[in-house]
Amino acid sequence: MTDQTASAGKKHDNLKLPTRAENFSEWYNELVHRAKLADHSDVRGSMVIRPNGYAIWENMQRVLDGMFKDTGHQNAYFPVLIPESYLAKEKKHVADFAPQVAVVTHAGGKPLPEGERFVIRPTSETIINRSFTNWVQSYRDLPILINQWANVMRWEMRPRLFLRTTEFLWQEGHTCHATEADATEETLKMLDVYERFAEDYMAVPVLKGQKTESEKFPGAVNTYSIEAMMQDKRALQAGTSHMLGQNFAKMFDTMYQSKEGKKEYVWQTSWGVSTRLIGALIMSHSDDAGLIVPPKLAPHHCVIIIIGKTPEERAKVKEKAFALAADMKKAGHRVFVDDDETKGPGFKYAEYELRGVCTRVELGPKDLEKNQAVLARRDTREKTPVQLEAVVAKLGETLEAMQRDLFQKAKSFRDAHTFEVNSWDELKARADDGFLLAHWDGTPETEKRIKDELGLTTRNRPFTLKQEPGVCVATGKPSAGRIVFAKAY
RNA sequence: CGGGGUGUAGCGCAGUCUGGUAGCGCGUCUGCCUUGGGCGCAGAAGGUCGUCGGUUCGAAUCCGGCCACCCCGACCA
Repeated sequence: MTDQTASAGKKHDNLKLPTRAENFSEWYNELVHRAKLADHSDVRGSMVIRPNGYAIWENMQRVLDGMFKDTGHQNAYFPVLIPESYLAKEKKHVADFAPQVAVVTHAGGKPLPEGERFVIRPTSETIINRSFTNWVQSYRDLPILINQWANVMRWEMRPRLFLRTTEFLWQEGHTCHATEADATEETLKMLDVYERFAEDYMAVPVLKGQKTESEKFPGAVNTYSIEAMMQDKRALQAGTSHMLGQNFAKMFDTMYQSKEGKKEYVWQTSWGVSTRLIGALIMSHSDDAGLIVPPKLAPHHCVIIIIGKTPEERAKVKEKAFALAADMKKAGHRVFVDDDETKGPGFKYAEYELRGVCTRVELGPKDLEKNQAVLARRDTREKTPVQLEAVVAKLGETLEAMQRDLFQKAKSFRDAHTFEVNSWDELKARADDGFLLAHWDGTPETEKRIKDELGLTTRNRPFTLKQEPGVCVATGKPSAGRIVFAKAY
């Protein structure tokens, strides 16, 4: 007879998350579910984003949208269905996206003939260019600086919650310019915006740089990215910005008349970040107790937990708690009081740590006696007694410190796992160790060989990485400078 | 699409080898009790055992087909 009570006696074992060291993906999946961020849906690879997860996205949206407005962009909206024929106009674009688009084959109760079908947008360059063609007449109409908040769909082979889902939410910027220089400037400007957002808000350090030929966006002249390192030392592309040149303009006849009266194709850019950023956030900061979110993006800054044996005690504490919460709100913090009497404090501590609330104030009769509260900080899990009058100020300080420290910790981690490698053997030995700065002869063949044999891909050529000549670690041929290799999501 | 694995209660699983009344833990609900790190006690609800077929007096269990999902690769924000 098998032991049916194997789990008896270790009752709370199944409440604990798997640890990061044990199995990083399992830890990640469990965390996403248990922190109530997202669920799998019935459609393969699609996910349901729950309020706790969506609140993070809303905060991201708010900040990013402000940054886009500050750089002169306006929001607009374009259709979710794109005529198949649009997608087909840009050769590289359709070739690369065809395997992952969902196609509408029936509408109005009838099958659609081939050639009159629609695809569900995997990205909107084509349909937006159709509009741009109508909007642009003269050089006076330029630049056009548009952003769209939307959902897109890509039938990926291997979905992962937030990182790669069949349907995902994102913003896609699309711009038209009179000159190549203007378009390049825009591409790099928006890359800077992404860098700033990642580092200052997400507390995720990123490498800003240029993608290789083979890693470029289909249809782009140049692609740039920001690359982050997760806690398992794998790389995650957190945002991309593309200089599209005149490729789409030529396919859609997006032209303007110059001052000199000549017809010219516009120069374009596109750039985007998605709900993948939520995955990046989770995998950068969270620990074995659950989610950690930097204060600038956290749905909740503080939860006040009421402790007390008797109803009288609790009533007294509760009054103080709500007063404290009101003061915190006045100071601009997102705070709530948990006065649920059906659950014990221990349960609540564990629960809110799991869900990523930045700080916790424990308030009970013993504290009131001493005119204090206990402030617990999520990332370090330190508990500090604070005089009641000082709690609001201390909360503000703690949140600032947390924002700073999370970034520093992530940056130290990344730097500690970034290595210069100078030979094939070294590249191989360090394949799982993080970011590898290596010389590469610049050919797609060598790039592919490294990918096939070692599982390493080029991430980007960081602008900050000094380019000095050397020899390729794979072929011994000359190299213009080092590039970042890593295992990637 | 290649390689591996799993489908039994909301979740996690045992039972399958050796066929014989559907089980355990968590969660949920009710009542009492409890509150400084995932409380306690008592009771209750909840299942066409992924699906279709075969063998058998009898199938979660044996045989065959199908389907779905997960993990590891190739693709990708």
